[in-house]
Order: sequence, then structure tokens, then C-alpha cells
Amino acid sequence: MVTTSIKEVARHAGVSVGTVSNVLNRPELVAEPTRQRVVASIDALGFVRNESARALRAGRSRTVGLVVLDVANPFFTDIARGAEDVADANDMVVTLCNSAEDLGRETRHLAHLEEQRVRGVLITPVDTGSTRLDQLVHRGIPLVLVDRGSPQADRCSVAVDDVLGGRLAVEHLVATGHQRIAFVGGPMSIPQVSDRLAGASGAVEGTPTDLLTIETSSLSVQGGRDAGEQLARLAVGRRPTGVFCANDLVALGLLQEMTRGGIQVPADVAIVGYDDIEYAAAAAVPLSSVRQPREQLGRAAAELLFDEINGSADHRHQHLVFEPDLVVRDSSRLPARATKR
Amino acid sequence: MVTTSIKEVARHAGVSVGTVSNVLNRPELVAEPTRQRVVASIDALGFVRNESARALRAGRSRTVGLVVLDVANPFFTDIARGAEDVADANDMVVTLCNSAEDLGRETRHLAHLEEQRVRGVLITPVDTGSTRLDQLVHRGIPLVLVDRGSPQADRCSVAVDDVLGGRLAVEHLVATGHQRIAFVGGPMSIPQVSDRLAGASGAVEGTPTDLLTIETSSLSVQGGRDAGEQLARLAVGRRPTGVFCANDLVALGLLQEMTRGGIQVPADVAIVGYDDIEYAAAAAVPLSSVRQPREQLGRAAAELLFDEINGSADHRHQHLVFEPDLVVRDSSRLPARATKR
DNA sequence: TCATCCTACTGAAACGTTTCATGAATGAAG
DNA sequence: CTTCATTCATGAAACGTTTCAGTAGGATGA
Repeated sequence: MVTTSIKEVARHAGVSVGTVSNVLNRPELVAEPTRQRVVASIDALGFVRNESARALRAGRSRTVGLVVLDVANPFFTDIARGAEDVADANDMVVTLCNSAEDLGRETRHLAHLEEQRVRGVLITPVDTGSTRLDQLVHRGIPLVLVDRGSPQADRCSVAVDDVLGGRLAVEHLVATGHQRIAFVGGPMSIPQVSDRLAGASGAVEGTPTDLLTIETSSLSVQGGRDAGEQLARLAVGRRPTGVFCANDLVALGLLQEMTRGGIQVPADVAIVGYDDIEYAAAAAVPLSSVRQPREQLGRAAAELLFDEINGSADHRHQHLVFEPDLVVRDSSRLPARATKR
Repeated sequence: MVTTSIKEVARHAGVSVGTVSNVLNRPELVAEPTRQRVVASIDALGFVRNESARALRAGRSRTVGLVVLDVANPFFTDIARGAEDVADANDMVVTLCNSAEDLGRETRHLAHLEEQRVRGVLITPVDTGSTRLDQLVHRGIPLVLVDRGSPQADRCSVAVDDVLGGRLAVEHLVATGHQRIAFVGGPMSIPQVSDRLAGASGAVEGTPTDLLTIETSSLSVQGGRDAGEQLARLAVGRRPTGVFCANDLVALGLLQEMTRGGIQVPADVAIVGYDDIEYAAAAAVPLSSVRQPREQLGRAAAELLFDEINGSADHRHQHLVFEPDLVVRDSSRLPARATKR
């Protein structure tokens, strides 16, 4: 691997290394003819800046880390996109790290980020109580919690209001006339699940609507299928006519099981999911779902981070909460009886 | 941000910086009591290695870049997982970059990787003819092409045999008795699509089977729906009874349109997709699909890369081609007429 | 006893930048 | 003609490591 250094560029252009550096970083300090000569030499030699040397001298890098639970999940991909946008605008680079919900991997990534002297970290931690994060904060590395972990005084956080999301979904079911509604999701130990259930409960309060809870062992298609089987076994008169699922995978599994059992969606059972994943709209019956402002979440997180990085003096830690909204599709639409094609 | 350097550790432990460095990198050269003293100081001061300084001095970093077309695509996530495994074993780190099929983003990522002096790059390029890659190779940075770009003498590549994949799918349809088969996918300018079609053509050659081609404008659910509409309009006697789709999204769209039109899958039309995405098994009718050895692809790519990095002298560029296999599910299963539950 | 070899450690150079005090050249003002 | 700014460019120090030639002090062998 042949590498050209600033020194060789300097020699080639007949100037000092300081001048080359100035051309790169503060071109306004360099006379135009000189500048052009140096630029020409850079091109001729194929010079590429050595970021390590730069970072070493500067004492800080130009990267921030983004550690997510699952890179394959569109939720995090969209967050990453938002964060990258903001980083770009600040002449920074985002290093994307996938913890895959594995504490060991998360720890290794954080260690490597520290060794790289990243300017800050955006993270959805595997374990919200991890002391690894406190360590980072303690070392003075700005940190923003994304969609997990309770607000703490010494760091910023961004999140989406899951209680509101649950409420929106179930209010919609109530409004379209359902009197027996089920919440399907689990395990309840996941804060997102219990928050969404709390919202659902809130929505039926004061109405004559029944809310049945079916806890699944995981937020997966299989979990939805299992719950669907349970529902299908109920007598028609006791079966919920509206179901709110804690996420879209569960909803898809449920939908599949309903179809298999000859139960019509939405005529017999209306379904609302959560997350609005790409496949929600592409399901056998397009799925109503609660959509989170994912990209906005990433942007906001990055902005908080850069605010802390740049103006560390007067930075105030904040805890932003965003509002989700409901996307209504066929799976919960009132059957349009008198409509022709 | 407070940072402790090796110098302070040395002072704290009462040794020279060289000794601290040895404790870190070649502990066998250090007497045990000294080593323990230094380790204690490191812990006490919360020392974290400065990777920039290390890389600068060493003249090379410990990272390789992996540039993918879409981080959200499980195909690439699995490749990443495979590559990371291999990197881990070599004490290297993978930097994951998402080009999102955007040439500008790809270029920026590559530039940044170069500035970081990565040891090598694994890439599925946006534009296979890009001179940016030649530049990298020319600068002596090892490069492995992943699943795109024709084999070149100056770099390794790994790929999956798409012709074989197409053949497997259609041979299966032929074997289960279908005499009118359709290939659905497009645009044909994508090599993967035309290769899969070529395999499909090969499979019907010499058989009395008809192969109809329906070109879609994109490999999306919508593309599948549009094709499905076309198929549904055909008279039953002329309609293909088996369909091979160029990917699973198309297959899902097609499946959805069939269901909507009252055409039974697989009784009236059998469907085979490609990629075996997570949702394939979770579709309304679980989808048969051609599965690619994704993680293995990532492993192989990384192994080729490290081979080139480590033994640059006697490294021979290779072009590996992996074989996909067919996963048969309900969507193409012969209806089991006499089977009870 | 001396020569030789080991072991454990030291001290300084080097990596490629950025930054800053310094200096040379030019032109303007008096 | 001197003085003073202003504009450009220079050269060296510094960043935190790793590496390598040295060296001190035993231990070993003759």
C-alpha cells in the first residue's frame, strides 16, 4: 500500500508542509497561485489525508458512534439515515455499530469507539442499566439515549410516546364501533409493550368496551400465529372484533392465522399493528399500523448530540418525546358495503 | 473529555512508556510483578488506548470497510455477520457503510475509508464500472467484490450462482407437473434478473413446458401485483400454473393479487420466489424460495480479503461462486388431497 | 576470575498531521 | 528614506503510540 504524505506533496509543489496543511484546512491564508500549485501536486500524487494523524494531533476525531439493536430493522435504519443527515451537515461521520441485542457485542463496540476517540455516541442500549454507559458519560463522552432507558439528568434522550401510540390504535378501533377488543403482545417486561398496553387501556376507559389481553412470548410472526389460534377458538359471540397488536410481525402472524381459519379481515376481525414496517402495506390485507417518526428521531438525537459536543458549556440535557401517528389501511377499515369498483 | 495517555500510566506505575506499551502488546517481555503494577495503574487511571496514535505509528489501521447497497436488507446483514465473524478472529474490526444504492454516498464512504487507512474493503458496488474502485486497487488497497461485478484479474470476488438458482426453481415447477410456467421479474438490465431467467430457460429446455416472461419495472411488491393482474386476466386454459419470481417481494405482490382475484395458491397457481427473506415463510401462504448462502458469502469474502492482506506476496485472486438451494413451502407444494390433519 | 548470555527495562526516534511563533517581502503612510 | 502594516510562507514542536538499539545487572560456563 503506497501512501503519499503531506511532506512529499510539499516537496513536489516546492513549498513547506505547513503551507500544504493550510491549503487543506485554511485555504484563505494561502495565495491563489500557490494554492493551485499545491492542489495540482495533490492530484498528481494522489494524496489522501491521513485521518489518524489528523485526529491524533487534534486530540479528537470527526466521528460519532451509533449503536443499534438490529441493523436489519428499518426502525434503526431510518434513525441512522436521520442521524447521518445531521452529521453530514456538521462535517462529521457516523460509524454504525450493530449490537444485535448482545451485551458482549455492544461492549466491544463501545470499547472500540472509545479507542477511536469518537466525539459522541448515540445508542439504544441492550441493557438500560448497564454501567458501561455511565462509564462513558463519566469520561466526558457525550451520549444520547435513543428510544430506551429512562430519562437521566446527565444525558439526553429521545423517544416515541408508546402510550400515545397504543391509545391512538385502540381509539380508532373504538371509534369504528368495536366493543370487544384484544391487545396482543409480549413479553410485558419490554417497556414498549407495557406502554402500548397502557395506552390501549386508557382508550377504553369510560367506554363500554371490553379489553382482553393475550400475552405472547415474543414479538414475532409465530407469536401472532399462536395468539390467532387462541382467538379462533373463541365462540363468535365472545371473540373480539378488533385486535391491536404490539408490533407488525405479531399482526402479520395473526392475520395469517385468521385467514387460514376462514375468519375475514376486517369484516370479522379488524387488526391494527405497530411500527408500519415495509411489509405492513404489502400484507395479504394491507395492515393498519402505528407509525413512528423514525427519521425525525434520528435527526433529533444527532442534533442533541452535536449541541452537547459543540457548546458543552451551556448545553442543557433534554428528553424529547415524539408522537406517533396512525396509518389506517384495509385491515381495520369499515367494510364499504355500497361501494362499487 | 479527559484522556489519560500511556505517559501518565508510566509515571503512575514508576516505569517507562516503553514498558507500558510492552504490557499492552507483548506482555511476555515484561516481568510479572511489573506487569501487574502497570495493569493496576491502567485500571486506576481508566486508561484507554488511542487507536489513532497506534494506527499512525503502525502505518496501518485495524479496520476493514464493508460497503453495502442497503443495510436494511437481510441479505447484506447476513453477509455482514459472516464478515464480522472472520474479522473478529483476525483481531480486526469491520466498519459497516451503507451506500443506499447512491453513488455519491458510496464515493464519500470510500473516501473516508481511505482516509482512515483501512486495510481492505469488501464492497457491493452501486456501479460495477466505477473507476473509484480501480483507483483503490491501484493504490494497493485489497478489495473483494461481493455479489456484483464481473470477475477481474486484479481483485477477488464472491457471488452466488443465479443461473443455477433460476434453474432449481423452475426444475422444481417442471417436476411437480407444471406445463405452463411464467418468469416474473425485471428490469432485465439487472444481471441477477437476467441470470435467473437464463436458468429458468435452461430448465424448460428439452421439455414440453412453455415459459412465458413477464417483465416488471422493479423488483418490488407493486411489480408483483401488476404482473399478477396481467396473469389473472388470462383465460384459465392459457394461464401459467406455475410462476417463478425474480425475488420474494415480487412473489409476495403476486401472491396477494392472486388471493384477491380468488385464484388459489398453490392449487391454481404455484409460486416460487427468490432470496428467502424473513417474511417469505410468514406470508399468507408460506412461500417457496431460493435461498442464498448469505452468511457463508460474507465469511468467504472476508477470508479472501484477509488472505490478501496478510500474505500479499503469494496471494492469488480468486472468484468464488456459491450454490443456492431451494426451500419448498406451501406455495408450490402439490395439494395433498388425501391427507388428514 | 573473566567472558558470555539472558532478562528486564529504558530512552529516543518515528509515524503524518496541525498550529503557532517567526521572518521575509511588499506596499502604504509619513 | 524610514516606519509600520499586511500578506505569505516557513520550520519546528506537539499529539500518543510502537519499536528498536542500548544498558544494567545477574546468572552461567570455563
